[in-house]
Amino acid sequence: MRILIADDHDLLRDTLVLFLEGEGNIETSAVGTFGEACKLIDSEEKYDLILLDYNMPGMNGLDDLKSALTMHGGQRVALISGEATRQVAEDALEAGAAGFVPKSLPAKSLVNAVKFMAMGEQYAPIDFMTAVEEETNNPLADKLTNRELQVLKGLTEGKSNKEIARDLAIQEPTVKLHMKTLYRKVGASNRTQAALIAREAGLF
Amino acid sequence: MRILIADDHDLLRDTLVLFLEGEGNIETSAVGTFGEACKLIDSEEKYDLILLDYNMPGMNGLDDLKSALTMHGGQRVALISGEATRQVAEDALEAGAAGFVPKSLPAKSLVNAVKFMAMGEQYAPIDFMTAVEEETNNPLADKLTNRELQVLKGLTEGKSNKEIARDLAIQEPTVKLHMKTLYRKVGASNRTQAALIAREAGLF
DNA sequence: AATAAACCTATCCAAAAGGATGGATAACTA
DNA sequence: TAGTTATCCATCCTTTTGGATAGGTTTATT
Repeated sequence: MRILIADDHDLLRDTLVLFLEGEGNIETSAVGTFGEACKLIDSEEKYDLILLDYNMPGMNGLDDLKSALTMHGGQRVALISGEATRQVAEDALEAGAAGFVPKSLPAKSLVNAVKFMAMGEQYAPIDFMTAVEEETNNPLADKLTNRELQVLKGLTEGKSNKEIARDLAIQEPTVKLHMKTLYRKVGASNRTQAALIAREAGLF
Repeated sequence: MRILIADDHDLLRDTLVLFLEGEGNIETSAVGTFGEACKLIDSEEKYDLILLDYNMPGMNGLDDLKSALTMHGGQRVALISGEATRQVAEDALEAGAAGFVPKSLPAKSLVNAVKFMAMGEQYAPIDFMTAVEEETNNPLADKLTNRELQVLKGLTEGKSNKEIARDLAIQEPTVKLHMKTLYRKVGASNRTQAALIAREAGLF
């Protein structure tokens, strides 16, 4: 089983090589830049797995991943990264990557994952992938006052101004005033748009 | 490495046992009901992995999975299933399962996944987990006529009746008529509710 | 040929929404 | 203290919605 590791982080590279070689039956090559990786891919026979660091000299995001995937007759390529977001991971898998491995994994798991991928399977850490997108403290919510948020909430529940006024124990004209100002703030020109924008932004 | 397989499907059980034993260094036990599995778990020492069929005699959904997880000092348990939905898979992983394996996997991948999990890792098939919830051919969409759908689409874009009429090259009163009937059909009492319901249903 | 349905249009009305102004209070800040 | 901001209320007006009622055409089905 032949594995190519491309990562500029010496420590990670060395420990991976050490662990994998120790398993027996695994042959590893390691380089520190994307360019070197390309050279090896082109000159050597097909690897069982190529591990690319997402943040390394000469590595240019997902484009280079995609080019590596088609290199020299098609390769199995996985991303490894310390900081990449879930979106990057999803895009990589979507693009046909063999997997995505965060560097935060315990060494043992990392090695297991690499072996798993080298056997032809696709890997991604469950918890990483199913993690709910962090509550981005919507920029929208910040622009609105408390009262406007309450009014907007009523709106996203399909209520009329009259109902909202009753629920908040204020007069209807006041609700209309809040509506007008919050339309401006969120960039809507009517209540339906405002409701959709609020939902879109993940509010309520 | 000791693995317990609980599945009422003889074919699957036998092939899994055959493949895994063939790997060497793996000891497998196989039973056909949840009850038998429990007996073995209680009487034998801890398994490296227990594979439970989600649909088997005596197996009662996720509850039994959870009880198996705590049995005899805590066990590593994975679900295997032919029909389970993604929701079930997510719930299982959430509950602490070692993984989820659909029976649709190729035999080789299935064996790889089982070994991977037995090594202490968590597994779930990427494509299964990230698959967009199937376009449920919304019951909503079926109830509406073409024109009503077009009107509803305009609505979910925040347009006014006048704009929708212009876009569809019909008169405004006609749009209002469609609105009224589609409100009834989707169970809305005003346009904002209708728009939110449509979005909620995944239309457009 | 008769029926049903999906479509379209028109008119009328009441309610709701959208917007503009003017004014008021409390709380916080420069 | 003066200014700002968030909150509230009222009045007036126009436009938009929601709804009812009464037609019409076309197309597919029975």
